[in-house]
Amino acid sequence: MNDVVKRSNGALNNVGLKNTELKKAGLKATLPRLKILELMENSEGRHMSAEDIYKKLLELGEDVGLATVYRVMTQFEAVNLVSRHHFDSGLSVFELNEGSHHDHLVCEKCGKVEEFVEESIERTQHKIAKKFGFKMTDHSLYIYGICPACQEESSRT
Amino acid sequence: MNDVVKRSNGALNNVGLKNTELKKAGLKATLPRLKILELMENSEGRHMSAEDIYKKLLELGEDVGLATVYRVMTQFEAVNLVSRHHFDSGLSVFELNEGSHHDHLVCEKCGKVEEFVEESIERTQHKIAKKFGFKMTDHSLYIYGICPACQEESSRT
DNA sequence: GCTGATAATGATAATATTTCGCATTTCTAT
DNA sequence: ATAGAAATGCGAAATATTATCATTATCAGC
Repeated sequence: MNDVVKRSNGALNNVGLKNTELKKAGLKATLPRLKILELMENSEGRHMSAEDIYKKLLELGEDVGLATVYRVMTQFEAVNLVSRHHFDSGLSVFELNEGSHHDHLVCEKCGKVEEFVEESIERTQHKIAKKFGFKMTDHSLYIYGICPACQEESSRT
Repeated sequence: MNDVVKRSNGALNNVGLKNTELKKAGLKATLPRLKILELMENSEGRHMSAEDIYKKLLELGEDVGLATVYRVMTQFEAVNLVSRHHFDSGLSVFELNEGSHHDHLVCEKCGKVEEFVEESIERTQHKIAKKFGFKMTDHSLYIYGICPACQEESSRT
C-alpha cells in the first residue's frame, strides 16, 4: 500500500508524495500547502494568479484563505517550487517549477501562454551581464503578441 | 527668437519644442503634459515610477495631481512617447522613448538600471514568435543581478 | 496514538498602487 | 476674446498584496 489517495472527485491525489516533496523543501506539510501544490500540478493552464488559485480551491470546496495563498506562494518561491512572473497585466502569476528553465510567449488578446527554450538567448544574457560586471541572479523574457487563434478571430469579423 | 525659455531654476526649458512634440503625437499641449515630458528628459535616472514623477514635480513647485501623472503616462505610452516596464518590484516604471530599442539589466540591491542592445536576441525573438504563429507586438527582457558597486559593498563587510 | 510547543492558518484590517467620478479649469480653433 | 471640448485636481473607489492576531493544525517525543 502506498501513498496514493483515491478521491471520488478525482481532483486531489498523491497526497503522500507531495507530503515528502514539501518536507524535502523544508516546509511543514500542511493541508493548504498540499492542496495548492496539487491544484497547480493538476491544472492545465499552468500560470495562475493568487486569486485564480484561491477561487479554484473554493470551487473544490477547500477552505483556504486568500492570505494563505499569498503566503504559501511566497514560500514556494523561496524554496524554488514555483516561479513568480510579472506579466504586463501588472499582477503576479505563479508557475510550478518542473522541467527545465524556459521563457514565455504571451497572447495579448486571450492571455494564452506558450513556453519556449532558446539556448542561444540564455548564453547571450550571461555574456551581457558579464560585460557590465553584474553577477546575474535571474532574468525574465516575455514576448507579447497575438496568438494564431486570436488572429483568426479578428480576421473573421 | 525661438522657443527656448530661460528659467532661473534651470529645471524646465524648451517649452515650445515640447509643445510641437506633443501636438505631433496628437495630444493637446497642456501644462502637466509639458512638465512631465520635460522632467523626464532632464532626469538622470530615466526609469521613474508614477510616484517618483509626482514627487519630483511637487519638489519643483509644480501643481500636478498623482492621478494626472498616471493618466498622462498612459497616454504617452499609447502614442509611444514612453515605455512602461514591470520590474520585479511589481510596480510600473516609465522610460522616455528616445533613441533605439534596448533591454534592461537591473541591480537587485540598489535598483540601478543599465541598458543594452543585442541584435541577435532581437532576431531570435522574432524567429520564436513566428515559430509559434504569433504576431509579435512587443517584448520585454530583464536581466537581474548584482551590480559591480553592490558586489564591492557586500564583500567589504 | 496522545500531547504540548511551535508554527501555520483564516478573517480582517492595513497598505500600496492604480483608476474613477465629477466639478472646475485650461486649450485651441474660431 | 470666447465657446466648446478636453484635461485637470481632488478625493473616493477599485485592485493587489501584506500585516495582525486569535485560533487551529502539525509534528517530535513520549
